Amino acid sequence: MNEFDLGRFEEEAQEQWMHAFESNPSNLEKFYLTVAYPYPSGAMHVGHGRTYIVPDVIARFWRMRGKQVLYPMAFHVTGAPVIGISKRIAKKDPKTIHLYRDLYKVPQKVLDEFVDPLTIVRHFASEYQRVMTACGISIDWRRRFTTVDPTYSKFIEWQWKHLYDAGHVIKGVHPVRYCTVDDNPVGDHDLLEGDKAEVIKFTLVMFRYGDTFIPTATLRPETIHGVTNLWANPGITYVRALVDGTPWIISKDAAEKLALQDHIVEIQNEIAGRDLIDKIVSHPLCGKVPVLPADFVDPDVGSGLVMSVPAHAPFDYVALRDLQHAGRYTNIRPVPLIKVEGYGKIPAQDAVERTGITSQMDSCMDTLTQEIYSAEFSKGRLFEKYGGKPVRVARDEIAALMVEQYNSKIMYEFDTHPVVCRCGNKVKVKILHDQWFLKYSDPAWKKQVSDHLGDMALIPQEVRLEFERTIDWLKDWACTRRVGLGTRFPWDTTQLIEPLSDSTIYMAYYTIAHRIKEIEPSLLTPEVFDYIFLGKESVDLPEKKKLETMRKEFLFWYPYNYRFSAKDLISNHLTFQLFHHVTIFPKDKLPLGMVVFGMGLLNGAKMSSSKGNVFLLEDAVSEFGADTVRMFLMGSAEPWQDFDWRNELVISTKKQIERFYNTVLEIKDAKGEPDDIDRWLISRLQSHIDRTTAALTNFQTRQALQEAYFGIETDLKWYRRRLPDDCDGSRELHTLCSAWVRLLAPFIPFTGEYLWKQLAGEGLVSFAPWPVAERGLVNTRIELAEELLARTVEDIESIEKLIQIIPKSITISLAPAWKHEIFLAIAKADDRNTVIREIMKNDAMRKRGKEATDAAKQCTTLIHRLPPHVVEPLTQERVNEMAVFKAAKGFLEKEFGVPVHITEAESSEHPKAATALPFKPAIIIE
RNA sequence: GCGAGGGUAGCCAAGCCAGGUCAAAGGCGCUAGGUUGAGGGCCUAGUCUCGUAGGAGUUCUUGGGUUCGAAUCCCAUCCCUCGCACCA
Repeated sequence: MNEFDLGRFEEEAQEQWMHAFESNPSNLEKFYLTVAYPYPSGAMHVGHGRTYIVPDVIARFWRMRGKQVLYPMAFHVTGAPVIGISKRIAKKDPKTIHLYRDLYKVPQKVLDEFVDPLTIVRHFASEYQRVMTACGISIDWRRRFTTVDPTYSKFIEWQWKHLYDAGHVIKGVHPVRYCTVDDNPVGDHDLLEGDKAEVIKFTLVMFRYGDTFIPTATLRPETIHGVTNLWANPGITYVRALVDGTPWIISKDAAEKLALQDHIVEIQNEIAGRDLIDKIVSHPLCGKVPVLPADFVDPDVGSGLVMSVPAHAPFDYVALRDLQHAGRYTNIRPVPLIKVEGYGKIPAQDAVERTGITSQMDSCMDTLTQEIYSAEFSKGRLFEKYGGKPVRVARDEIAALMVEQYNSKIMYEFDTHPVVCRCGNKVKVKILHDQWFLKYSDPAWKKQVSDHLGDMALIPQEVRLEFERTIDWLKDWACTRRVGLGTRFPWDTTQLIEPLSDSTIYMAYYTIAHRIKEIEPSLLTPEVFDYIFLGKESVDLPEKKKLETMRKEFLFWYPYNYRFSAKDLISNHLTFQLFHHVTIFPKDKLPLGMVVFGMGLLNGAKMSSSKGNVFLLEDAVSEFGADTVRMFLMGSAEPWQDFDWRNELVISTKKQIERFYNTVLEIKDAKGEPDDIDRWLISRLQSHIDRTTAALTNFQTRQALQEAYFGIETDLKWYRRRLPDDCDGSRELHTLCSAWVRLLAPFIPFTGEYLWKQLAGEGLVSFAPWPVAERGLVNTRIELAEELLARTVEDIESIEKLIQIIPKSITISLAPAWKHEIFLAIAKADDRNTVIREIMKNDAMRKRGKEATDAAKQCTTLIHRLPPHVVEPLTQERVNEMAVFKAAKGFLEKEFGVPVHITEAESSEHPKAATALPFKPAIIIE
C-alpha cells in the first residue's frame, strides 16, 4: 500500500490543491512574484518547465514562511509569428505540419482549425495551463488573461496615454527589411537567408557627368580626397533615371531600391556599362577622374558604381594594378590621405604586398579590406592638408558636408548579401513613414531607469553590468506594427502596438485581472485606470465599489518583489519594463528585484523546437513524475546557470526521491530513547535548516537541495551506522522527518503532501510552517566528538588499506595535555609565525625541548588542514577525547572486527604513540 | 565585430569577489566488498600518480606575471554561451 508511486501522489495532491493557491490580500506580509508570460505558439518543453518551476519553488518557500504569496500567469498572444504559422499550416507546409502534428502531438481535428491564428494560441494556452498544473506550479489561475482581451487592450491604451503624455512616444521614419512581393516588412522568422544582415547607412557621393549625376555608395566618404577614378562594370546594363527630377546613372537594382527609400524614380533609358568606361566625371572635392572598368562591381550593391581610392582600399588598389600590368591607365597613381600607424605611405599597397595577393577575386580580399578599414577607423588620421582629424571624426563631418553642399543622399543597404524572404523574393530596404517610436534614446529617461536600477535587487549580481550597458545602448524602439495581433495604436488605428511594448507593466494588471473582468470594457476609460493604479479621483467613475476593491488589491500587492526571466530578455523586455514603470508609477510602486535564468540544453545541445531537439515537459512528467522533473531541474544547476537535461541523470533523481520516501516511512515511527547520537543528529539538523533557508532566500535552488537532501541523507547514514545493532533509532527521528519533509516540500510537493499526511502533519504541507533552527538544540560538544570519531575511523580505514596485514587489534593513543595547550595556543593565535616563540617562553614547554617545537609544527600543519568550522569551536571547548573513544569503543570494535584499546600516549611504550596530536590520536594497528 | 558571462578531475558542478584551511564539497557514472531469492535496490569503500602507517608528487583551458604562497589577483591566448533591435 505504501509503495512509491508518484502518479498516485500527484493525483491526490491535485485534488487538495484545486483552489489552494488563489491568493487574496490579507494581514500577512505579501510576496509577489511574476515570470515573463509565455507566447503559446507550441508545446512546452523541459526548458519552459524550469522557467516556471524556479519561481514556484520560491513561491512555495515563502508561502511556508508565512507570507501571502501571489504567483499569477497569463498568455502573450500579441504579434506576428502565429500568423505565419497558420498561413503555413493552411498551405500544408510539410515542415510546419510535422512540427505541430508529430512533435507537439496536436490532434488532426485541432490542427485543421489552426488556419485561424487565434486558435493556435488558444489551444496552446490551455495546454500550458494544463501542463503547468501537472507540474504542481502554484499559480492563482483566476487572474489568467491574454493580451488580446478587450479589457487588456483598454489597459494598454491607458498605459500608452501616459507614455505619450510624458513625451516618450514620437513619430519618425525608419528603414526596415521589406519584401515587395508580400508588401510587408520582414522579421527574422520570415527570412530564408540573410537573417544576420544588418541595415547600413551609405553615403551617395555624387559625381557629375555633364548634366547627370553618377552616385557612388560609400561607407568612407572621407576618402573622397583620394579618389583616382570610378569603377563601372562593363558587363552590365545601367539606367539613366530621373531621381526626384534630377538625372542619375545607376544600376537597375539601385533604381528599384531608391524608389523604396523616399525617392521618386523614373527610368528613362538603359546604358551599357561599357559605354561608361573612360568617361570623365568630377566632384568638387577631388576634381576630374575617369571611369574605369572592373568586374568586381556588383549591380546589386549600392548604386552599382564605385568610387576608387587605391591608396586605402585593397580592392581598388589591386583592380588598378591589374589594369596597369596590362599597360593601361599607367598614369594613375594612388593618392594617400590618411596616415595610420603600422602601415606605410600607401596602406592598401602595403597590405596587399604583404599578403602577396595577386587577384582581385582572391578570397582574402574581404578580410584585408576589413583590416584596413578597422585600422584606419580606429587609429587613422587625415593628412594635415585635409584637416588632420581622426578618421572616426572626419568621416561623419565630411558625410554631413556632402549632404549639405554637394548633393549627397543617404542610401540604406544590407551589410551581407543575399537577403531572401520566405516567399523567395529578394528583400530590400524600405523607409517606412508614420513609424512610431518609444524614445528610449532620451538621456533623461535613461537616467530615471538607471537610478532606479541602483535600488533594485538583481540575481545573480553579474547581470547588473549587462543591464547598465543595455540602458546605455538602447536606441529608439519602433513600437508600432502593420501586421499581427494586438492592441490598436491610439494615434494611428491602422497600426498595432508592437508585442514587446504591450507587455511591460502587465504585472500591475495581474493584481486586478480577475476583478476587472466583471466590468464592461467600454466603461474602462483612462480615468478608471488612473483611479485604480494611481489613486486619482475623478467624477463619474463607474462601478465605484468594484474600483475601490481593485485599488486596494493593487496597493496590497504592488510593487512586485521579483520578476523572473531567462537572460535573453535582458536587452529588451526586462529593461523595457523598467522604462515603462518609471514613467507610469510613483517611486514606491517601482519593481523591487529581478532574477535572471540561464538557458536549457538537451543532451549537451541547445534546445530548439525548430530543430526537433526538445523534450516535451508533459512527456517528462508522465515518464518520470512531476516531482522528479522539478527536483532535477532545481538541483542540476542554479537558476542562472545553463542546465543540461539528460535522461540518465533524471532517472537517478527519481531514485533519490524514492530513497527519501522509503527512509522517511522506515524511520518516522522509531520509538527508542534519544541518546548522544540523536542529539548529534538534531544538532546537525539545525544547521541544515539554516543553510537551506539561506540558500532559498538567495534563490539558490541547487545549493538548497544539496543541504536539504544530501546533507541530511549523509547525516542519517552516519547516524544509522552509529546505532547499536538492536536499535532502530529514537523518537527524535520523527522530528527529523517532519523538518526534512517540509524542507523538501517546495521541490517535491507531491511526495511532500503524501508524506506529510503519513507524519500526521496538520493541513497541507504546502502551507505548513517552514522549519526554524533552534539555537538551543545545537550541541557543539557532541558535534566535535562525532567529528573526531569520524576522522579517526577514516584514518584507520586508510591505514588498513595501506599496510596489508590482517589486524589483530587497534590501539588509539591520545595526545597528552601539554600538546592540547600548544594546539590551543596556535589555534587562537593571530600571528602564527611568532606563536611558537611565545609558547617556548613557557618554562614547562622549554623543558620538553625539541619534542615541544616538533609538536608545535605538527599542530600548525594540522590546524591548517582542519576546516575552520572545526578549529573555531575547538578553541572554545576542549573535547574530552578519552570519554569520546571510550563511549565509542563498542562501535569501533563492531566496525573493524578487532579489539580496540584506548590509551594515553604518554603511558604508551609504542614509538607511534608519540605522534598523537589533539584531534588526531595516534593509531597503532597490530 | 561590439556588449555581457563562462571554461575546475570520466560527466555535471562547488570553490574564485575577501590568495594559505584545496588533490579541490556534493551529485552522477564506474570499480570492489557487504546485504539480498542471481539481478535491482540499499549499505560501505575506492575512483590524477606514487606509497606496507594516516603521507608525498603533479593538477583547476593555455602561456606569462604579482606573491613566501595562486584554481583564486593581474596581463595575454584559445574555446564556449547569451544579446546586438522591430523578434517573441
